[in-house]
Amino acid sequence: MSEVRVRIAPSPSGNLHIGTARTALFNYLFAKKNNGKFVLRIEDTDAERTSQEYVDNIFDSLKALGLNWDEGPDVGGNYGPYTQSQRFDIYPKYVQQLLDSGFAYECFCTPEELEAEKEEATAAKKAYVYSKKCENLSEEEKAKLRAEGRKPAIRFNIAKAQKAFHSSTILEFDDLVKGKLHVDTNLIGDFVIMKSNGAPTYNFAVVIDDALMKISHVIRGEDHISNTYKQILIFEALGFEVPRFGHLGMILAPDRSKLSKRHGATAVSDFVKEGYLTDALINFVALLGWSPSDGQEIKTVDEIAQDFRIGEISSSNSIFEYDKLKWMNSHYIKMLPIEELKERLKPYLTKYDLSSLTDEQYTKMVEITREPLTLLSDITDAVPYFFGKDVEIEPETQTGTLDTDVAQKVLVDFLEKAKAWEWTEENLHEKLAEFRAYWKEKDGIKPKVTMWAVRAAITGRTCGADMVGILEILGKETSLYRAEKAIKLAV
RNA sequence: AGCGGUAUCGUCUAGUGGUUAGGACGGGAGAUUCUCAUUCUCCAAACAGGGGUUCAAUUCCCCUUACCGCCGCCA
Repeated sequence: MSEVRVRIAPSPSGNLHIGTARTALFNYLFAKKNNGKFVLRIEDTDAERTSQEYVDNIFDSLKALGLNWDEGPDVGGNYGPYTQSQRFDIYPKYVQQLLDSGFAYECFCTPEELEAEKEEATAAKKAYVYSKKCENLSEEEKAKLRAEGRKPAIRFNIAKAQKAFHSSTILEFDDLVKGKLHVDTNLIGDFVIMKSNGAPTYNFAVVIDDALMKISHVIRGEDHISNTYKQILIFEALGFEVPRFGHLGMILAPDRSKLSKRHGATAVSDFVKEGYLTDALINFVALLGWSPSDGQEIKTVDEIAQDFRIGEISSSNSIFEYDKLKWMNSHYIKMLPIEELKERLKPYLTKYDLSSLTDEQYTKMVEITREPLTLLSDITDAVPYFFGKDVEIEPETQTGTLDTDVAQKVLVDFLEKAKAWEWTEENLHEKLAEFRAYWKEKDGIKPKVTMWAVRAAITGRTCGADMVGILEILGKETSLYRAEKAIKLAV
C-alpha cells in the first residue's frame, strides 16, 4: 500500500478563507488518521492576482490553526518546488508528450471566434462545447496561421482520451465522500491546457503537480467535481496513476449565498483580529460536515483526527452559523489558562495603561471579567473603569440610578462605613454583605438596588464584574474617591 | 437551458425497514447570584411533496420541487 499524501493548494489571491481552512483541516485530519503526509502548495499561476502578502497570510493562518504541513514552500520536501510559479519549466515537457501522443492539439482560435461560438450556443439554448475546429488542422494551415502572427493555445482532446481509456463515454469515479459520480464526456469540451502565452492552465498544472508530488488523495470543495473528469483523463493520457478524490460540500452564509465579508469575517486572520480563538475556529469548522461519534463536540484537532473517517463526512452544503461559533469561542475563552488569557487579551487593551496595574491586579481583573466574554475583543469595553482615578459615568446610569434618592442615601452611608473597612477581599466580601442586609432591613431596599448604587458610583455603569474584586483592584483610595464624587455630583 | 450534486428541528447534525426520531447552537420558561453574564433545570422545534416496493418506509426505488455547483486561454 502506497503512502497517503494529501495537499492543500491555495491560490494567494486573498487572505486564507475560512472555507479553505476547513478543506485544509479535512486534508490534515485524513493525513493524520492515515499516517500520511500533508503538503502545502501555493498555486500562484495567475501572477496578476497574486501577492507575497497573501502568501504570508496563508502561512500564518494555517500555522495559527495548528495545521502544520510536512512539505511546502518554506520547509521544502522531496517533490519541490512547492510554489507553482517556480515550476513553469516542467509543464512544457508534458504538454509536448500529449501533443506527440495525439491527446492534445494546437488551437488557433481567437477570443472573438470563441466568443462567437459561445453566443451561438446560447442562442440555440445549447450547452457550449468547443467546436474542435482546430483539431485536424494541416501543417500548412498551421504554418499559415502562425505566419499571421497567431500564437496557438493547446487543447486537450477529450474524445481521444475517452476512447483510449474507457469503453463508454460515461466517465465514472468513486468519490470518497459522495460515492459514485459520473458524467457524459460528450458534454465536456476540449479545454485549454496551455494558454497561448505559454502558461499552463489550472486543470493541467494541478494534474502535473499532484502526479509529481505523488498525491494519493485529493480532498477539495465540490466546486471541483466537474474539473475532476478532465483531470482524470489527463492523468490517464500521461500514464500517471489516478489519485482518489473526495469532494466536500460548500460552506454557505446564513442567507444561503456565498460567504462574504457582508456576512462578517471570512478570512481566518479577520476572525482572529475580531477576537476569535483559532482553537474554537478549527473546532467549529470541523463540525461542518463531520460529527463526533461520542457526541462530544468540543475536541482538539488531534482528538478529531482519531475519530475521523472521511466516508462519514456529510456531503451536503452547510451554513456557517456565526452564533454557534461565538458560543464555542466563549467556551474556549472560559477554558483558557489564566496566564495565556492574560497574554491573549493584551492586544485588545492597548488603549489602557496596563502598567498602572500590578501583575496581581491585572490577573484579578482578568479573572473577574472573563466570564461574559464571547470574543477576546469584548474585553476592551468591559474594563475602562479599572483605569484612572476618575470614571466616566454613563448618562443613563447617572440619571437612572445615581441621581435617585435611594442611591444617594445608600452612597452616603457606603462612604461613611467604607472608610473604616479593611480593604481585603475577604473583609470586603463580608462588609458588603452586611451592607446589603442593613439596607434591606432598614428600608426594604433590595440587595441588587443597593449594589446598583455602589456599582454606578464606582464603575459608572449598572452591570459589570464582581464588585468585591473591583473594589479590591481599585484600592480604597480610588474607590472612596469615586464614591464621594458621585455624591457630590448629584447634590 | 444542460449536466452533476444535496435534501432529518431555524442552524450544525445523530439515527433506524418497526425508535417517545437523539444531541448541540439559537429561542422560550424557571432556579441560583450584588448587576450583566455564567451555571443548572425544564419546554417548544424536524424526517420537503407525490408515487411505488413491503405486513411495515423517515430509512430502499422513481418522479416532482427546492437549493447548491459547473459550463473561462480564472484558480
